[in-house]
Amino acid sequence: MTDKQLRLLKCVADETRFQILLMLKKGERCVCEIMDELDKEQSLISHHLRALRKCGLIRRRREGKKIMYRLADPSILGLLTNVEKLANKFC
Amino acid sequence: MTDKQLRLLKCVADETRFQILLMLKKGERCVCEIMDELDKEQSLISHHLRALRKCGLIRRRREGKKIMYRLADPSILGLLTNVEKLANKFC
DNA sequence: ACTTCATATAAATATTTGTTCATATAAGTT
DNA sequence: AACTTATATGAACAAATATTTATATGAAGT
Repeated sequence: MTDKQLRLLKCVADETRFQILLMLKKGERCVCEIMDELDKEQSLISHHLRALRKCGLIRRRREGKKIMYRLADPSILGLLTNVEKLANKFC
Repeated sequence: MTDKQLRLLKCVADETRFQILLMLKKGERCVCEIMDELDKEQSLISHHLRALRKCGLIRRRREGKKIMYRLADPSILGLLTNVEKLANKFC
């Protein structure tokens, strides 16, 4: 197992970040939409977005004042699905 | 995402525990074999094994003085594989 | 029964990670 | 240009997690 893989796993293994990924699964969102839906502080969301971006899971683009985030690749959904399946099986 | 799923993810998202899972993928192992191969303290390995067991990923049985650990279910490998694939793709 | 080997556990400590708080930046508005 | 809105960042703080240390347990051998 590489360092990269570990970082990816750790990045996904956080409730807030996992929720963000699930949201982005439905489509592009700006930071304020994410904080509103998850009801968390702006700064906190921002930190988590940075973490997700750092390990390549999401991308962003500016649109006027807002910054829109999206999943870097739909294949991320496979991981999320797999995790859900496994969890239901074991826990 | 449920609490259970999160706990599962967190459990796998640790280098030592991930390595243990990869070892057990090859077959049943006793604690001393695991500590020898990973070159970590007995007590540390023991703690990690407990964590893995707690979230249902591994099982154990006694065999004389030794205690043998194994994966609870081969479908765990699917998760490990998926993680590896994703990591190589993104990071 | 005593000793040794294999493993577990609890408490103490160290390290990592998440959260908040205060401040900065950058685009759009007035 | 000053102000507001949207987001980012760094430092301080809090919480969670991993590691170590010391000790306990339980089976097997003498």
